[in-house]
Amino acid sequence: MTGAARSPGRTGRRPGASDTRSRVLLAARTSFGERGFEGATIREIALRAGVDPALVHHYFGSKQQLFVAAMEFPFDLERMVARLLDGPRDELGDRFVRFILELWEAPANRSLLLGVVRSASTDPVAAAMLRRLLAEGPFLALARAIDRPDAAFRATLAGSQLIGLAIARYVVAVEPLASASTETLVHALGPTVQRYLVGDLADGEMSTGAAEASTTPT
Amino acid sequence: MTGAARSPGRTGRRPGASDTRSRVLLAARTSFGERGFEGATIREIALRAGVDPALVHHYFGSKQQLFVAAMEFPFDLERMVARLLDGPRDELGDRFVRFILELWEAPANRSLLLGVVRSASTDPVAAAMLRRLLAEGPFLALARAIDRPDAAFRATLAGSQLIGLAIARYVVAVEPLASASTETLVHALGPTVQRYLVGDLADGEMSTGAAEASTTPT
DNA sequence: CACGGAATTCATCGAATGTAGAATTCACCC
DNA sequence: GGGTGAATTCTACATTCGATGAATTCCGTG
Repeated sequence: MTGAARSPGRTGRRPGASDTRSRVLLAARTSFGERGFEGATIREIALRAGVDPALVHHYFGSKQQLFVAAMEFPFDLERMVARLLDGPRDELGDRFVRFILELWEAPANRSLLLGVVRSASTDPVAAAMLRRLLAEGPFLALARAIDRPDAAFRATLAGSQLIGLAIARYVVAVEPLASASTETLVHALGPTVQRYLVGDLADGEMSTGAAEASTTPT
Repeated sequence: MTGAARSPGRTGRRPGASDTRSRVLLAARTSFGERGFEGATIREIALRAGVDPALVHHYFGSKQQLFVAAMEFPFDLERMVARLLDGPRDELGDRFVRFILELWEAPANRSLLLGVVRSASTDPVAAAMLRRLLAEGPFLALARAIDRPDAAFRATLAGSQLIGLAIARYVVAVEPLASASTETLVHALGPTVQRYLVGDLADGEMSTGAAEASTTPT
């Protein structure tokens, strides 16, 4: 509905350089972010980009391929993990939460992240993306860098809290939480993530082997 | 695809009593749980129930109304909150996590909960359901029963962690976490929920007013 | 300037979906 | 035992969606 009513109606190639491909990608991110994979339609994306729907297919082949192309992560995750590890280890939880919140607050990333999270509930491809992100992405890298047992389990614990935060705050917009400040949330969630990553997972204090085997306990 | 190939094909009322309405509700829960609101189709639900699609409309009016009817909570939430509050207060986090996990593990509830969570990402009605559950439901009741400031904020914090757990474990099925035992998760998440509900939210120890005003801090 | 290839649109197809209306069969009440 | 209303199915309609193939216009290279 924001599309600039591109062409006068005639067919054929347009004169001058073409930024169409990136405009389609941007429009796709917006639509997928608002409605999820199934809810978004190629026609709406094309309208947003000011382009014929067939062009979308010409560039990307299918809706699924467009989704994959549009949801590709533009950030350098390894670099970011390194930066997170650089600093006092007992504030790592705070830094991680702040980092995730800053990712989401940036409008450029917002629709991309929303697109993946919204679609993951129903689309298998998106679900696999999210699964990989939580089980193999920066979460695992961080948990591995700290030398404590059960890195994989710890990574998914932290992931569960941060995904929950994203859903409650950005997808469903539950109210006291949705408009809380970044720092308030860092104070609230930081200790949780800290404990998941470096703390003792058995209740309170002990460091027993309730969760060992590096894979998972029964 | 499990439908019992109900009628021989003829039209008209069937002899004997009719459990059709409840069979449709069950089928609807299954479909909504598997595919979410948009992904589920009335035809598939009808097939599952061994019934003509038009009958679904006859009983429930529209797909949205069917969704609302199928996703109605069959448990007595107030009673459950009372039972959770009954017991040592410093184990409340553990009890709450165990309670939520037991809800999800029961196959009878599974598809209903999945239906709400899966659909909340894209359908506004389902999103409102989840929002109300997190902001006004048992989470708030629990946080209110404990006499600490910021009950509403605390409720949504606990909600974010438990929704995140549900998504990671049951929707996306992230692996070390998805097959962890209930008790392992209670040990891991209990202290978090405990702190969100009754602990000090400002980092570490202090009880400062970083989050006061009972509504939300900036 | 000729020409191959890329960019762009048009028209359209086939499938799926929610929904509505009419028709038929049965249960129940007077 | 007749009649009202509920239960059930059939048929069909209007939309919407993803996808395809052909046609048109332009760029870049020789």
